[in-house]
Amino acid sequence: MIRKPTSKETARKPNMREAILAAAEELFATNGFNAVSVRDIAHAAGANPGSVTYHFKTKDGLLLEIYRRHCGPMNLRRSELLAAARRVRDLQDRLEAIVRAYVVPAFTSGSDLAGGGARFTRLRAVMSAEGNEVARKIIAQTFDDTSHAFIDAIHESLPHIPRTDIVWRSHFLLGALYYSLVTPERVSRLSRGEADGSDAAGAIEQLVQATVAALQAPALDQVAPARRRPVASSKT
Amino acid sequence: MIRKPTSKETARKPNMREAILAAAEELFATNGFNAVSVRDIAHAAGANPGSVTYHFKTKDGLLLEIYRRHCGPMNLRRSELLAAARRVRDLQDRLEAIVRAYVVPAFTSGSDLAGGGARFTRLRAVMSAEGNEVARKIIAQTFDDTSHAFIDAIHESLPHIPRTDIVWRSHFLLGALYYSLVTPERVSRLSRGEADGSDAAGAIEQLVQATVAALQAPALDQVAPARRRPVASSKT
DNA sequence: TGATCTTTTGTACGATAGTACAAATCACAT
DNA sequence: ATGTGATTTGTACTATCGTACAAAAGATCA
Repeated sequence: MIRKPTSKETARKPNMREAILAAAEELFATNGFNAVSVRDIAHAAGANPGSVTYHFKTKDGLLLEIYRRHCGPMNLRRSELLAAARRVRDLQDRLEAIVRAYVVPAFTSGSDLAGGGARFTRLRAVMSAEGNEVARKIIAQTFDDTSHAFIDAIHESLPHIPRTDIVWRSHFLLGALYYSLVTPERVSRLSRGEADGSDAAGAIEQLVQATVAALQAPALDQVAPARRRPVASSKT
Repeated sequence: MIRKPTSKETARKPNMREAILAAAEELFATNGFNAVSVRDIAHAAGANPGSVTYHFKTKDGLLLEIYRRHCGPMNLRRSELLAAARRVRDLQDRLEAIVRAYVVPAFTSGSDLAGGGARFTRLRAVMSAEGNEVARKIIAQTFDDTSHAFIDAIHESLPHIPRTDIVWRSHFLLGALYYSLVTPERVSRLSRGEADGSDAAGAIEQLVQATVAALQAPALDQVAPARRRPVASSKT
């Protein structure tokens, strides 16, 4: 009883389009936007360079479509998990649940294949580092709402911490998350094989625990405002 | 009594060479390696494209020279600060001093101009995200020793925390540090102007406090090993 | 001043980039 | 089977890339 798609529908044979998207995602996430040519993508997808133009018009259009494909599902999942986390009674547990609601979809937002979420998050990290214009616009539009929702939720769990501090610490969380996906092998190397940087579950746990502790740190201006040294010169 | 440089010395007129290095550093750090052309760099430095080839042979050579210029001074400064930090008696203060010894030179390693340290660290962040080969080699060679030294020092201050956890948390520190330099405007935006992401001193304090708290978090396997969930499917 | 070395300029070359477009091919409704 | 619209292919165009290299310009010292 599977409905046959009619010819009026855009994708009669979605395989190639999907293959191009997947290949582009992987290559962009690994090498950056400018280092990857349309020909590279086509070759990796087993397609003709012209097909990329046909499906996505331009290279920017291809990147745009990758974002469109992932942003919705990922933020939806984050919203669901955040709503559930807000209902946790115990404050400590709630904070952890909130952080987890932020982190887990970044690793596993399963809009498609296994590892798709991590791949897309890594892509976002790389685009962010490269200052990609297309990505910058989408991110500010799509993710700031989510970020504010999480910051608000965290603030509710930690009312004694100034919002500014929470913004900074959430920012650090995102940076740590990005970096874990960009260079997981560094963790394996520095731990001399004791830890596997590519293990998503392990990374998530480490990240959640570290972030919860960071968020719970005393407010900055209550710690030692006098300690702030002027940025030191190179002399000791 | 200033010694006149003889013609045997390589740099009779270092201005242009320095200008090219500075321009390349700025452009690479902002836009990534592949997005910036040699002509862009030459134009920004007010030089001729041929001059870049003359001084640095290749584009990779230019990047290499940027690293050579900064790595030494920065790691030297880190070593000095780390040695001083190790002498701090109070364990809590020592831990903070160690983290500060890692973070401060990344923002201010003053091998040259103001902000040079932050610019170079941002460059490293971007090269790391792009998976740049030249950078990868240098980083593994030059920075792993430093990283291990810091991990060891932290471990001495926190002997009850497994080394694996410390590696992860130090990794998060570097990721947060990188990200703070890559997109400082995000902090300003999310805090609605209450915080200035470009303020190095503020970023350092926030980063140090958050990291110290994260490092002091209970060891992972002592927390709730049973809590580890399998990476969830997309279904709620 | 003129010889010599360093640095800068200008130009050019081959490779590859993104994209356009016509022709060929495919899938399906009739 | 055949026509029709969707897709894929092949090719070509222009722009720009990194780099090479000869000539011009600048600096230094006998």
